[in-house]
Amino acid sequence: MRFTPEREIILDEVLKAKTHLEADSLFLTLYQRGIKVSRATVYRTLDLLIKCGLAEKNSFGQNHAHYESVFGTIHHDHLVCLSCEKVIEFIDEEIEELQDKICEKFGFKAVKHSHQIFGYCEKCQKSQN
Amino acid sequence: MRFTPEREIILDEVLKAKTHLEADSLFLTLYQRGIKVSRATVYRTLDLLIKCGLAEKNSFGQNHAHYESVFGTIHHDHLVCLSCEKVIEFIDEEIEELQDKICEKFGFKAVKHSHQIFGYCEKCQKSQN
DNA sequence: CTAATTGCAAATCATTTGCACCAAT
DNA sequence: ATTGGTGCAAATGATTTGCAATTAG
Repeated sequence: MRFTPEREIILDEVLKAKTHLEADSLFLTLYQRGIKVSRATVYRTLDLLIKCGLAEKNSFGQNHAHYESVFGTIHHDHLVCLSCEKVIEFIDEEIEELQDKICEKFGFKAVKHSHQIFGYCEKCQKSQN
Repeated sequence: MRFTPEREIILDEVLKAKTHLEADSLFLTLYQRGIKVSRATVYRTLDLLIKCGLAEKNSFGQNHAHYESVFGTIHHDHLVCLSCEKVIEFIDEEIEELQDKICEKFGFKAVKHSHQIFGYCEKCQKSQN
């Protein structure tokens, strides 16, 4: 496994991203900064980061995926605003435990989960009045 | 809103489907039965059913969507087997309540949610030994 | 009648892949 | 040197769309 400049750039971006990032937007950002990394490499490297356990992929029901660094974060789930697309993270230990119980009940061995609540954030609710 | 034969056929299929269905597979099934409905109409009609609140769309992180009739079912979430792709439904009132609490906490107005646990079903765990 | 609906084929959009060229070990 | 990595452009796969032909109300 080689540590190429392209991989370093993409890893950096993922690590420093405060919010979820999309593969294509990442490519575009780099492109606009004059950094030459191809779309293919962006996709390939993001996949790699996931395989290495450094990032996670979410789909949020949209047609494109979101990537997020796993580094320095605890597992969390998401509230997704249908109006401004803002993503709020939440953690709930009780829900995690209930999930374990459910899996037990079905003899299911959980690997990961994906839990999103879609709706309207405080700000968008107000501005809709 | 017209009630065309195409719409009747697709609605029927969705209502009688015991499991989740995929748009393309539905098209293929109909095609093999000699029923002439175009792919476009399948997609258009499924969208319509969702807009009418008769069906729901799930994405499960795969590259294609799953559709499911809402009729005669209670809200439920899913366990998705990564090996055989089987989908097990589950309902947990406690989790639903905890979700409401979380939304309250963030001033978030929930519209719907999507909650999946990915892993290995009992059968696949055994066959992997 | 006539506006809504369909089928077709072409268009999109996100993502993946084949392959010749290039670079890290 | 060798093998893995990159860029490009073409391929893919799911879904959407433009438009002319069709049909339900």
